[in-house]
Amino acid sequence: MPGSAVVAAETVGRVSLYRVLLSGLQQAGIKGVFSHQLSTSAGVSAAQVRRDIITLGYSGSPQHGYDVAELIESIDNFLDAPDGQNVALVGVGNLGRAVASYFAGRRPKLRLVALFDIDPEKSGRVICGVRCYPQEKITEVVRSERVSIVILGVPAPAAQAVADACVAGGARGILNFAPVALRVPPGVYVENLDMARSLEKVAYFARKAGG
Amino acid sequence: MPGSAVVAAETVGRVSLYRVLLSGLQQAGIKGVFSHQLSTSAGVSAAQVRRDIITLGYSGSPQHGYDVAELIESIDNFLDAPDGQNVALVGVGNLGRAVASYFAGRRPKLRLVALFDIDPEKSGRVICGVRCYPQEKITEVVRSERVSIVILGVPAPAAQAVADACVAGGARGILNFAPVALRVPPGVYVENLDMARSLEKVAYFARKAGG
DNA sequence: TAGATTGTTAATCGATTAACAATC
DNA sequence: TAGATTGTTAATCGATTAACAATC
Repeated sequence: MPGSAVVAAETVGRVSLYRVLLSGLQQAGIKGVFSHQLSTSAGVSAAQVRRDIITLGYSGSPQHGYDVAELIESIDNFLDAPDGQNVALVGVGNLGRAVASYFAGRRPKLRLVALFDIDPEKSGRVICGVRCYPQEKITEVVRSERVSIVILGVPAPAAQAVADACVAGGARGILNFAPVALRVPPGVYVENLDMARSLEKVAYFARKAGG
Repeated sequence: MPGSAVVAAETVGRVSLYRVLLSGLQQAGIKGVFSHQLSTSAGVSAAQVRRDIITLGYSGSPQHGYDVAELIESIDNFLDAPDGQNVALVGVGNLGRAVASYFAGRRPKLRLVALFDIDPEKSGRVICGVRCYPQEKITEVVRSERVSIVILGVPAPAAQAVADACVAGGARGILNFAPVALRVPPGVYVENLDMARSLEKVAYFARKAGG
């Protein structure tokens, strides 16, 4: 049964990238693709592309490679929940809003259903078509709106308390922009996305390479 | 000689996080710290914290652990260029602006000196105190402004051409938000930061964990 | 068929962790 | 000193890659 085995987080990330690349090929009218073509665009080895595709439960043929449309469908089945998933964003700052607008409409299976902010001027309003609640209501609204995914755009000192409130409401996944390791119970997945950290890595190696 | 050995990208990222955590401790008036304390906040093992600190060239003592102020200074010496580094942002959309405002003032050693956008309404103007140029001028301005780091906030189809122009101007590091593997010459460092990919990883595991 | 590609295994590689002697 | 921590080594772990037989 596909989906029942444990899949590495890295694999899921690569599959997500393959879908983006395949959509581009499809829009260009390309019907078939070989592993080494995806390999080049994704920046991984061809063997890994083939292994990832096997994980999806899809098979290619030695003569024609992989059918683009069918492979996209396999990835959809793998990545997307049939009924979609509800997403909330906590911390409606510049970053939070950019993230929200970045996703708006791109992935219809992920629905942004609630915003939260500590600023009373923001909570109570409707921003980008989504209602913004005060942060005290996180647990209540996460539960009532059946939010399974939370995007955490709050400052580091507030992150743990907000995460706790989200988990208490039933959230199972957190995309954490704050530079702290969140403590969460087993079964809750946390993905850290620290932009300052990434930029400092680039700065470091730009300097070392520049000699 | 510290800094001459090859250091893994993961190590640099962790060190960046340690600095953030240590700054928080320092502001709270805490003078000393043990490896297991940083270990908890950073979400890595204590042995790894100790090994990373050795990489910095700093030493603690078995009795007092590490001196917070001295450790921060060691990290500054490790991560920061003495004269700072110049940064450019290509693609002044919602995301780009959020990233720019996110960094403004936080890291004085990283100076945002130029923006680029394909939209003629943006180029020519001054946005957030930084001049915005048309994209045709990338190579020229990157060279004249001595930009070593580029934040790439353009759509995927444009990313490779923009990266090429930046590298031609002398850029040595790229923070790439576009979901494509950039081809760059040896000595140029690329860090990929794909938010859609991260969110889909969260969505996948939130679903699997939720049962 | 011939040949390039897929599916699959074994080998490699590197990072992380566990364990422990050295230290103050 | 006693004891907890640091510095350092060996072991573990897992992901990635290389290689090759199977396939159409």
